[in-house]
Amino acid sequence: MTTRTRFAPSPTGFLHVGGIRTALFAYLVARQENGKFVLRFEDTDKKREVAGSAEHLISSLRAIGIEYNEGPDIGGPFGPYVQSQRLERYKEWANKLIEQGRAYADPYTPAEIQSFRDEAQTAKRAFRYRDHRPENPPIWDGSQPLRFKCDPKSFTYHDEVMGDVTTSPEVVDDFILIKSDSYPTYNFAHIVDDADMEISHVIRGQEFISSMPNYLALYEALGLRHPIFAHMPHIMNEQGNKKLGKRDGAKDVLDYIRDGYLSETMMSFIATLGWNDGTEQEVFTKDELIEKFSLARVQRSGARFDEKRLLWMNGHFIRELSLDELADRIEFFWPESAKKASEAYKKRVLALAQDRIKTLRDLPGLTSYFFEEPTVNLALITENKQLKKLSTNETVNLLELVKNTFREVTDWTPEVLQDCLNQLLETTDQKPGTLFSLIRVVTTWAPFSPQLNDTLALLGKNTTLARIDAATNHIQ
RNA sequence: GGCCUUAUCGUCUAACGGUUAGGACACAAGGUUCUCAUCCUUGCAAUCCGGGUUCGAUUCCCGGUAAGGUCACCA
Repeated sequence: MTTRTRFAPSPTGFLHVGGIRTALFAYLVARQENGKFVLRFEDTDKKREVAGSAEHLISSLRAIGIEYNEGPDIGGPFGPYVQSQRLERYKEWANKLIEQGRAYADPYTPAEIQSFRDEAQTAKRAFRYRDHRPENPPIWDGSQPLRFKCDPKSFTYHDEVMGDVTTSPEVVDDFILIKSDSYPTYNFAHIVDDADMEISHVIRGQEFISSMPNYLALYEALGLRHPIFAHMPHIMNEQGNKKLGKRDGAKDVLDYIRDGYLSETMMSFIATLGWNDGTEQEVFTKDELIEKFSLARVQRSGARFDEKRLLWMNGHFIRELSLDELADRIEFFWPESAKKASEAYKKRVLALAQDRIKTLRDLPGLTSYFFEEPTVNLALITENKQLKKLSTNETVNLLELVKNTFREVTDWTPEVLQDCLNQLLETTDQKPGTLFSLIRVVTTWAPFSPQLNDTLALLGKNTTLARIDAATNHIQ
């Protein structure tokens, strides 16, 4: 049997890291076994649907590097891949159940059901519809919900993550198959679709595990062999006290991309949240994940989303990139003032920044003085623990000396400049902490910068001399 | 409240029943002729509690406790 996994979100908003992880694991299983990964939209709740979210979901998957083989926008042999376009199919299966006496119309009003529910709650029991199963339900005309007539029994199944599970008969209930608006519920539709689409592995969040007895009962009534199951633990919020959710500020995965996180980072980080390969390897490429991932090694406990670790990992992947590759990825993150700079110059700047940025978005803050005149900030001198020891005269004299020495340099390269700087240390009899700091500050007016000789070399002789001049005037 | 699940450094996690309980992030200290970052070294830091089983338990069993999920005409 070919491996076919799916990701089946409802288009009700954006995708957060919890959702994308489920998608990723399903994708990895499919890729690993040369199977197919399919995307399906479960849009059976029209009230909750959010305009534009289908497209948003698709771009989120793409942004992380999860490609699907079949889906709403690209079609495939089992389409359509949108549940609202498959209504006939659910009706067919529903009728089959009615014929078998395994489905019936729900005659109660919502208020009546609510009172049953309240009753159960006050009695501190779990609510169960079948305790109120009507004896002579009306003929289903589509205006009432259609319920599954369950046969309460114990089930045993294997879950790739949870292991062998046995459930008790009490938790099987008469759940709704088709709502009164004629749309199917998730509980019904996903089973029909998975069968129709020949899905081999159902990989989803742990919140569905308590519904498993109902699903198993339905598979049985429908005469279907059930797929392989794998229920993923939840990703918890930063406090670790709740499953990550949109309401408590879970971030859109696309926001991480916008904030300058690489797709490699997101994929590796999300995969290792609740999974590891048993070795001490900390980061994984996509190919490594496809090769090494296994559902059996997925943790059963929830994991917290640690942004600090994410940030570290992003820095790691940024450093792994070749300069050309990084240049491509960072194209839209340059400061405004870099627009008129040449590609070659930008690449040299980038080479100096590569070790220093943690997200692509850090770039402007670290490099702006390579493209525009920095704003003089004398506090960088008066609050520097070496520089504040110098008198104004000493500072000015030092700068004059530096300027005169630099003026003589004909070959303005990092190597020559390093020699020149070393020479200046001797002629001025200053410590590097004083001399280099001073030059660095007056040429960049930034709290930190790359190595001095590299910085000056890139700034160029004219700019360097001009900035020293301007600084001298300011200080005097 | 019923049912299900989980529990190792602050965080992510490793450890056929036998290890000085390992790695990584974070944090701290030091090194790399200035700063920042990278890189390197070092340090700090954990088996939820109580009972069993066993020569021996982080590991198996039971009971607590705590946390999460679920009990929708949402998925």
